[in-house]
Amino acid sequence: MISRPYDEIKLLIENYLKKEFSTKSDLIWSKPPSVELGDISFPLFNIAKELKIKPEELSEKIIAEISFPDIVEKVNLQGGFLNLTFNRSIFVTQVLQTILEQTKYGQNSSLSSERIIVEHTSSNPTGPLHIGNFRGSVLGDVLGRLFSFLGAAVNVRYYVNDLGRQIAPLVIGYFLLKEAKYKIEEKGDLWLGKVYASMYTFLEIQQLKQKLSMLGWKIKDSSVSLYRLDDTDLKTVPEFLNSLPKENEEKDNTHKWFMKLTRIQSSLIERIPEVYEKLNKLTSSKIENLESTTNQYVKNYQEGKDKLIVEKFREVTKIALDGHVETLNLFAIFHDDFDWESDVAWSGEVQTMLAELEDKKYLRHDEKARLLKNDIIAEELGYKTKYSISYEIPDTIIINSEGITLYPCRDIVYHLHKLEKFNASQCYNVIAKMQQLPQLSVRLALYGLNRTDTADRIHHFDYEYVSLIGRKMAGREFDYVTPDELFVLAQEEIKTIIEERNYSEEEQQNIANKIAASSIKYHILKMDPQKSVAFDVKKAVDPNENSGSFLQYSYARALSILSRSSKHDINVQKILESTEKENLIIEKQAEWELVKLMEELPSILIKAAKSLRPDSVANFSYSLASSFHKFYDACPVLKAETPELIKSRVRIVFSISKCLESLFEVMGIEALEKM
RNA sequence: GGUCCCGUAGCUCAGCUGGAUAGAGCGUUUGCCUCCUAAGCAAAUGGUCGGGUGUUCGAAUCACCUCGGGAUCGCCA
Repeated sequence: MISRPYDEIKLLIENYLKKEFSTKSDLIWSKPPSVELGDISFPLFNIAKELKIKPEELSEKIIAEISFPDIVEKVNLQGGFLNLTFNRSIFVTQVLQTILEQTKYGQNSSLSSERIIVEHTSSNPTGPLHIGNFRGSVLGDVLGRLFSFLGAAVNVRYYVNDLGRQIAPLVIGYFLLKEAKYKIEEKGDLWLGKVYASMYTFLEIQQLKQKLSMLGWKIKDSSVSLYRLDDTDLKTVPEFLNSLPKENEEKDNTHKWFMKLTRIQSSLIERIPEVYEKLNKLTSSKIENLESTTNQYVKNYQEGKDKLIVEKFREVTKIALDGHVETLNLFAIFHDDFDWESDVAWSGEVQTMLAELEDKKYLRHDEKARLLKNDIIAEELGYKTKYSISYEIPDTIIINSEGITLYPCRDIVYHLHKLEKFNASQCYNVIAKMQQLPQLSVRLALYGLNRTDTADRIHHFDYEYVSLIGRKMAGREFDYVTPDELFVLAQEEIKTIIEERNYSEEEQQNIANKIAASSIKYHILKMDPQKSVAFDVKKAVDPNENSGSFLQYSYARALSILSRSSKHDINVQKILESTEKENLIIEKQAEWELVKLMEELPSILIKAAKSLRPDSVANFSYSLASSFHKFYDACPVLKAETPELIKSRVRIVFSISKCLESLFEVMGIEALEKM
């Protein structure tokens, strides 16, 4: 493999410094502020300081003693910066040759010794994916693709959270409607979202009413249904709460709760009237006590012995999961394996695990509830020292006061064996930042169970949540933006542009689909995962603003040039295969900048993987595409002035198409030949 | 109150293992299709990098303090 100029030069100087002065400081390279100064720059301050000489002096030595290869045309010193100017012709010839020789430019084996699990999405099966958890899908997908591109064996997993308490009301509601032969005419997960929002509201209204009756409100006299706040309730409840003495601690909170539920109820009645009303009637007539039925369902499913209940939960979860997979596939996001939380629970290992932690005194009792002593474990077993944590880590509840195990229990057991499932060396859990503490306690529990090695290989790749401009995102109120919905909106926008071009109906549809997917994916990917973002639907979907289509457009333009070459009597194959030793020509600034950027691609990918920044791939891609568009405008290819220029530019165009193909593969974006 | 994250142009964001004059897109103003796809290009406009102190030859970048915003901190996941 031909080495890359930037690295090559850096290595040359580095080796010299090490050999001659055995320096310890890292040599770093940067780009000079303007091309007149050079193409690559080495600030020598740190190393000069280490050697206790002036940067100028060091630089003079370097210039005098290193014999630079031909690719370096000019060396000069500018106030402590050693600036090198490349011989453009040699540089370009070398870089483009490297690109042509590799099947996939930028692909390498830097991670080939790794086996990596990436877990992502793992969304609750209570509704469709929304852009919040979809952000995790995109980040996880690209992270996996990146690792894989760099030679790692990658296994992408989805943890199915089918044991949560919140699913029970959904299951109950789903079967009420099914038995009533209610017709479903939409995507399954979206439909479940409606059922879930309704049923959970009923459950909460019941709980509110129970609370009120504990405070002295006469529940039976006022309410038609236990699961509805009717006109009488809306009048009598505030009156009742007002009549309570001011000292009553519950007064304010209950009032707030009441207001919140009133709002949710009316919002649901407005948004999904049919499902809501139908379900309300069915629940009122068939379920005497939703709360206790819910608890019973949850308990039965956790035990896994009641076959009917198991079938019911699985049926509902499967519908949600299928919906999620369908959505993800639209965006070329795929999982290799699905792990069910219920399977973990039924394995019986939770009890063994708890017993061991108990035995080691890592559990704290508070009545029936049990907490994991995070801080004690972290302190005693060196976690704090290892990761330099100086504050106190709060304990986490893993069994509630009813004696029911909470999800961290399953999560701990799951992670005991997760790495084994793929014989993995590393595992990245792409999970929202708000799960920080639970994720930490999983690792701490593993420490407590004497599995520090496993724990240290598990990483929480956290990302911030997504909010909506001008809207809230609330699953409970069936108010969220789904990727499905964005996809359709984007398609429509794109079609208005394609209509002006001469494509068949079928082609139009195909192009619109692919651009819609890439635009949305790109829009989400390019944001720093650590930033909580305000998501703007209009921008995400607008092809004139969105840079996903900008990337694809640059690829289409490149291919368009190549495909039209024969009309100009230019044989691309011949140019590419030509083994003549003559060097290529660079005439304009635009082409020079483009080639230099292409050179950087491999190191950008390695850096992105190392620093876990999939978003940096997106941002680099943008720079590259932008640079190509500038080239496209400034440098005619097929109509270039001389045969030599044509030859050089054809090679550049072919190379950029290869660069983009690599980047598209890493980002999971489809390359379109025309658009 | 403790912890974590964020605060860069009117808006949405890059840049952060310290490097030279702070970078895009959108917006507003103007040009460019007889020439490889105008989903593009060129130009103008726009910034006390939240504020302060420190470390340094050099700070948007590092440390400390401070002010804003978000998340989380015992029974939902």
